[in-house]
Amino acid sequence: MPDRTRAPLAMPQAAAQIADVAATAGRAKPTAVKITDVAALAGVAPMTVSRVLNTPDRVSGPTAARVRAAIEQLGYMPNLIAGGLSSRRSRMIAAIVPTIASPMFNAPMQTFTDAMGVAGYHVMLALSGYTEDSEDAQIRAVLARRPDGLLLTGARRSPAIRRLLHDSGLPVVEIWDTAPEPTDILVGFDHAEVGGAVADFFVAGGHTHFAILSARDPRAAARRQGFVDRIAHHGLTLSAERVLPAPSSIEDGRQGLRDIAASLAPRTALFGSSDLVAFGALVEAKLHGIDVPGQLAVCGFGDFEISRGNVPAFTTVRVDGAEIGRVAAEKLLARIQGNTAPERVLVPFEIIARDTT
Amino acid sequence: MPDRTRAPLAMPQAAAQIADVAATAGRAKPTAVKITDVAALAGVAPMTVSRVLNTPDRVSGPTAARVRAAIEQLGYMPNLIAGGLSSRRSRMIAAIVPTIASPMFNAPMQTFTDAMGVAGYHVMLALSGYTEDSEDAQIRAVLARRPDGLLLTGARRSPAIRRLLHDSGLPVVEIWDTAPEPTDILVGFDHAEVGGAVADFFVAGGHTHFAILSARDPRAAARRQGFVDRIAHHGLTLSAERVLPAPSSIEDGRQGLRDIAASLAPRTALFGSSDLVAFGALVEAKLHGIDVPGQLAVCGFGDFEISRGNVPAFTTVRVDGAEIGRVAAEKLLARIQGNTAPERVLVPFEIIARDTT
DNA sequence: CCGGCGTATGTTACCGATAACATTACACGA
DNA sequence: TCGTGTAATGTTATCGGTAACATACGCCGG
Repeated sequence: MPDRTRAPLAMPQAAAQIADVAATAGRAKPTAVKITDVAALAGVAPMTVSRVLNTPDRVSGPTAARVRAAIEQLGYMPNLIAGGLSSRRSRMIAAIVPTIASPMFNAPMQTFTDAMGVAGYHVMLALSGYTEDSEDAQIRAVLARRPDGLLLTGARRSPAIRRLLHDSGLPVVEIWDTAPEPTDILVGFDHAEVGGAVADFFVAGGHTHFAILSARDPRAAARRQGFVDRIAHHGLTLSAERVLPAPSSIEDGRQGLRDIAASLAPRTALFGSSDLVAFGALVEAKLHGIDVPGQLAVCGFGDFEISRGNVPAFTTVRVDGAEIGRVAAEKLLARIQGNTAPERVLVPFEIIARDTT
Repeated sequence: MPDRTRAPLAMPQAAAQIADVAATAGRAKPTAVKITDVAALAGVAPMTVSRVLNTPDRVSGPTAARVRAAIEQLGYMPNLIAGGLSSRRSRMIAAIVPTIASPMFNAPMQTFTDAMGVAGYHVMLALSGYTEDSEDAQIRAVLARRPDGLLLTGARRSPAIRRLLHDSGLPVVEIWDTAPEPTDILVGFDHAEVGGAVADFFVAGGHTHFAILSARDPRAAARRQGFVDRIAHHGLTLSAERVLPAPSSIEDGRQGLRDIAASLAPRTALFGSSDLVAFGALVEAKLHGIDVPGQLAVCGFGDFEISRGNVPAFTTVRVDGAEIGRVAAEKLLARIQGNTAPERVLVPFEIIARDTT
């Protein structure tokens, strides 16, 4: 192995600069203004330019002004990839959600992205669908980008992934669900409790017959289980049930109600796993001449726009998805910047009684 | 603080390696396995590891196997930030949309993100709201991350931004609108034509009185203008109109109908700027005892789930947002990878006549 | 008038990968 | 036998910033 160690230092300063200019001219894009160009124009060292951009209070007024003028004149735009490599902070968050084509997840994503943007972070979006394997793969893939933090949906992770996340020491916030031992930060609520609360609500309304239309996804399943358990606790049982695909649609709700319509008791309380499902059930109930809420009481989940915009406005469970996104951003930022401990924030949910119960 | 005063270049090779190991242990995260670690374990040069990952066909079978085993054993995960800096390809796309809290934009975003993911690209999401200034700022901010491509919504850009984008040579795809001179690639449709087509559709149905509820956003405004112009072309005029906030909601549609209900002609054709608005109008019409479609014909825009899930299912303009996202991804990838020319893809729209016209 | 200290700025050595070029090993035809 | 082309692998020099350390300078009290 030849000893070339000293080669770079052997080059005279001027020659190095010429080589540098040639390389820039020959290969890079024309508009590739870099920090050295700004520094040269302003008559300062590159580090000073970096300071003007990142820690302005460590630079004197006049110098900062000259640098800013140079930045302006050249249209300089810092390269965050280079900065990220050097500083080991990418100023980027990866978010993995099942889908954004549902108010369930696009509300928190919207506020999360906004709040992160204000703090100077960008959000990288990955969609996992509803399979755990896909989520695992997405997590591994985004980690290669060295995000400063991670937003995940739900709180059920495979042990391998939990270990990976734990070892990496990356701040993680899990939203929209809860678990006894979250990976790191958690901002969510207990879906089984939601189901239980809806059951109590129905029972308090004098109901004795229950039905449920529930999507085939882990959180909807938890709500269903909570509902069924609480009914059992009251000494009652489910009289009709249908499992729907995830994510489920209005049409799924309609189909679900059609399927169970024949077997409906004279007075039944129906819990839908989302407001879309509940709306579908309401639409179909009307077609079947089923009186709501006389013969059929309906409660949805999510407090989507449609639940209060529809006539009849329907009862639903309100969870403030936007708030979850905001809080998730806030807690994650705190964890990234300071050294706060893992935290488990339970956001409230609330049954909004409207005209269908 | 460790003593780092001795210049690494003065050190003998072995000593330098020891120092390097020490530095890694002392400063970086425990799991910071890098390409040199893998190379050392596999007994090859780092470049060979890089080839195994990026151009496997340039590495012999046995060597590749050894490298893969080392990667597996160490749990190596390449650092795409470093790779991006070196190769000047970030394998990342920035997407700027007004909001994802609407099927209008989350449908294309979903398919775009999926398609990009398959091709090994991640999507960075930025939300611009409905103001041009905000979009400009977002564009400048994301460019600092050196994305390999850009997805923008709409086709109206300030001259400064157009110049910036053009000079940067970055592949750009604009979706969901059209313009005579798009920035680069465009995948969209003509909103004025949509408005015109809806007007023609109504006129063909024998309508002579028209109303419109339209959101205060550039594309909704274009649809409105197309509608109004075509009506005028038929020698007719708008008899009622309401401008709604953007993005507009079911409640906005209800409020809009309430506002114009009094001034409605015996038989009026109403164009809503989205299906949410149209749905709101339908809900309110029923409350007012207005017969649909007898007294009031309604056409929405977007073919959201609710337009066919509702009873009555309502007439709307179908635009395949998912398809726009897919095509945008495909064209953008082609432009990034090959040298295809700018392209302007107009996707079809279609009036879906249902039970409200 | 000098030592010491804080502020503003400069210098150096990386961050972790890859492009471009260099080298080695071998097969094969003249 | 030997040049020569090709496949496989190694070496070097960055990519464009920033952390950490070094230095220059002015100001203060003793």
